Amino acid sequence: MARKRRPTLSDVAAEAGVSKMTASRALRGAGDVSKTNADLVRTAAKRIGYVGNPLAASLSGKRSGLIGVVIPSLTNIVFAEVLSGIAEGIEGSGMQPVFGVTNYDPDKEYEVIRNMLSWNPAGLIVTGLDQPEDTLGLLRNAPVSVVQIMDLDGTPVSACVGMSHHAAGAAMAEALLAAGRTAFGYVGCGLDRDTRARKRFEGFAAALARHGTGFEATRTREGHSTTQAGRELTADLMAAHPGLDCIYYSNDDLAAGGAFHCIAAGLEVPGALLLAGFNGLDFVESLPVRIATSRTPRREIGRAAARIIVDPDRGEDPVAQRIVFSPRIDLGL
Amino acid sequence: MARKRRPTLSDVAAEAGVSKMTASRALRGAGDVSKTNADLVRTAAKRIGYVGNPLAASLSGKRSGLIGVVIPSLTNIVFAEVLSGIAEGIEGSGMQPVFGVTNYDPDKEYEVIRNMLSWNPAGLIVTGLDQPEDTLGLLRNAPVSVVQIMDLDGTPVSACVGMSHHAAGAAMAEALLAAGRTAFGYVGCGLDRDTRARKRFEGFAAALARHGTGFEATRTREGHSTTQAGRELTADLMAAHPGLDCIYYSNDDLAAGGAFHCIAAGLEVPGALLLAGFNGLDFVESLPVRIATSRTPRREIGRAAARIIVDPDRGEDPVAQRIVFSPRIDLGL
DNA sequence: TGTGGTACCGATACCGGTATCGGTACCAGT
DNA sequence: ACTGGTACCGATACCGGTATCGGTACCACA
Repeated sequence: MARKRRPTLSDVAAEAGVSKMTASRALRGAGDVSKTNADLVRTAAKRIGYVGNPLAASLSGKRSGLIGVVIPSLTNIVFAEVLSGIAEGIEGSGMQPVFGVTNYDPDKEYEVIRNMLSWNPAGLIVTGLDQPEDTLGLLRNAPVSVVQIMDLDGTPVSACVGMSHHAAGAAMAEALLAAGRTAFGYVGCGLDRDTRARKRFEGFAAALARHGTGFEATRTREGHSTTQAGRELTADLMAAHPGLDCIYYSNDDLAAGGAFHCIAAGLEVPGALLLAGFNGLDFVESLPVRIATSRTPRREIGRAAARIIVDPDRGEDPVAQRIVFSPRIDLGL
Repeated sequence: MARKRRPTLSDVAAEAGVSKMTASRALRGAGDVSKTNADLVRTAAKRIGYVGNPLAASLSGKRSGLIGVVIPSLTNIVFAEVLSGIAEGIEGSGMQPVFGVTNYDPDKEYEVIRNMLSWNPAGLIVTGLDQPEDTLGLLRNAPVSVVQIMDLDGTPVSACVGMSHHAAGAAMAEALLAAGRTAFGYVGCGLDRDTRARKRFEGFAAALARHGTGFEATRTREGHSTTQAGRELTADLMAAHPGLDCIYYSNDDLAAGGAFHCIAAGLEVPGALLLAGFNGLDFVESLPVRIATSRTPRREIGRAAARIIVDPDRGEDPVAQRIVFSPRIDLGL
């Protein structure tokens, strides 16, 4: 059966007996429409089941209702939660999030951003501050609001919401030192790609150094973080350095893997060995042993970033906003 | 500084000394362009840094390069992985995935789908087969290819890629019975919303019934699945029914929580108590105790769904495709 | 009675592409 | 020389909205 063409603004206008322009204004709630006509248009639209065409509106209005989100990975629940927060943040604004995944690949990132820009979105939310120069150029020249998220250690292109990973690493080190730990190990994955994990590592190491100590041993691996990797690296690390009393992980997944190893190996956690992760993922709470972690407000970050783009009000002038979150440390003791 | 207007097709045409139309054809690789002009246009485009405007192309060409993806949740890693698979599947097709999250709310789902359709995307990927009638109407009348994913138990609107959850539940029950288990318990979350989990439960129960048995006890809770919930519900269940030798969970997260409880409570797993989840999430492998699970090809499902939309070739006629996956059971013994 | 506002409305010109269709050039066949 | 293809090209009309700007009514005020 022939599917009916979907009604356009002209149809609404005809139905309401006004001009296209008046219909457009009425539907958008723009000014210069009499109450009578506005009602007429609205009911007409409802009657014929009119749904606006954002494509046309975007093309005409110079700005689309699209929000581009660039994240390194979806498999990492952290970014999925950020996305979730973004979805919450734009709720009711009529905007659509579109995402691109870079797999921590700078070239892919450049492509993704370029591609997104071609849709001329209302805004772009990109992860991190450490893009290569050409990507930064793209972002700086983009005629859209750019929000960089998750990180604060660096110079943002414009707005920025996140936390200092360097500080987070340092804070965890301080807390662990204060808890009496003395022999530190480190386990990380994908440090070559994940600059934020690296910043945490550096912050942690710097704090240790300030206290006249350092990591006794580290185990790192390429590829992305899995509990399995955490388990294996921990086993390896502890076999070589049984004297460690604390391991810092690049994130909770690895730390959980560490916990699993310890349980299987009969190592007492956190008594003999304290494990510290990062992110404060939900499952940490229900682990059979307690581990330390830094809780990060992922959803809030997403929400805040989305709002910056959605809200036109705050600061018409190009004062770049900077929203700072601080992870909360939980030693789990 | 005044940002330069981004170059349009007309600019390219002017630069190449041909008409807009010829430039358009050349860039799209459509026919009717001499090799000479095609090269001219391509180099001109490169020279002035032309990037097409998909918005305009979509408006004009009647079909956008957008693919709408409707999923119930992002927090659940399973859907994040599906999304990931979709992103892989459309790789290189120049399409953009846009997503909408429904939080398992049918009304929200209706809204999200409606909203997505307004962008008239090339295709729509929606989760599940059990939409309410009005939503189905929306999908059936949509002038786009619709792919329903994750489920097979029901009547798809058109294409469909996924697995039978009823069968998956039944298969797991058979496997557990074959492994000699006799006293079954069940733990689930959000069954009111999650129809697929419910189908697994029903399939499992039906299989038990065929063998003249059934669940001795069940513990369910609203809200979404977390390891914490799994841990609590398991503790509760085992306290009341210490004689159980097998628990079926609505998914791996809950099952992991169950495992954590058992470890903490000193229950021998899987010897005394066998835990069975669903999904085959990565972390299952590294758990300190082995649990059973059904591995689902989430990424493949996403990829397959994306391909159905991306590829115009297969079946010009509206033969609805149906791609069947079967989860693979791993008892972890 | 004129004059200036204010409120509202709609014609028209885009936005940046693509579909369509009618040329023009050039060559082969007769 | 005439006809019919084939290959290629570009003018024009959209796609479905919004920005802009010039009306028209109508009222208040001088």
